[in-house]
Amino acid sequence: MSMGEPTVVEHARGLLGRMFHGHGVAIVITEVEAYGGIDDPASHAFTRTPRSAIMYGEPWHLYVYRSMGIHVCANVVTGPREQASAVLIRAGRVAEGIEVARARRGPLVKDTNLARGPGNVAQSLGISLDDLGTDLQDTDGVHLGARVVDAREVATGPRVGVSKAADIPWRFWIDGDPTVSVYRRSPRAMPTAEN
DNA sequence: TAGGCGATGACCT
DNA sequence: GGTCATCGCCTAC
Repeated sequence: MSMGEPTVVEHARGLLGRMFHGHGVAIVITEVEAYGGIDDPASHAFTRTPRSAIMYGEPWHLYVYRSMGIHVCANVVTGPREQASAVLIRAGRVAEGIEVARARRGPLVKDTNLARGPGNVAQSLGISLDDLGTDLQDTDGVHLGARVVDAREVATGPRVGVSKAADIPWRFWIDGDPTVSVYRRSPRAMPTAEN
C-alpha cells in the first residue's frame, strides 16, 4: 500500500500506547486490530448496512457494535471516508479510574484483566451503544488522549476471531504487556483456500 | 417474517 | 484448552 495518507495499519500502530478515555476510566491501549473497510471481507463495512454506515462517515469517530448479542466492542473510525476503515480496540491497561473499572467488571477480576478483550475494554470504560458516533477528538465524552507509552516493542500477528481473511497480520500489540489477550484463531477460519 | 450467523467471553475439564 | 451461552443484525424468501 503506497498511499499518501496513513493507512489503517499505520493508524492502528499509532493508537498503541495512547490514552483512551471513557466514562470516568482511562486506559492505555495495548492491543488493536485494523479493519480495512470495503476491501476487507472481515470488516463489517465490507457490505454497507445501517449499522456499519458510520464507518463511511467522519474519521476519528466511535463505532460501537454488539457481538454475540451480549458484548460490546469499541472501534475507532480512521477513514478516509470512502474506505470505511476502522481500528478495533482489543485490550488496554487501566490507568485512571481503576476503582470505577473494578466496580464495572466485578471484584474478582484481576487488574490486568480489567480491559483485556474487546468486550471488556468497552465495559471497563462504560461504553455502550449510546456512545455510537462520538467524536473522539472532543474531550467531552469518550475520546482519545496523548501517547503515554513508547510502544517500540510492537508485535504483529493474525487477527482474532475473524472467519475471513484470518491470515492477514493486522493485529498489533505491545509485546510482553500482561494485559494483551492471548491469540485465538477463529474456529470458523478457513484453514485453506475456500471451495 | 423467519432463519442463520457472528470482529466474544466465561466456565468446565 | 475446549465447549457453550446468548441475542441483535443481516439476508433470503
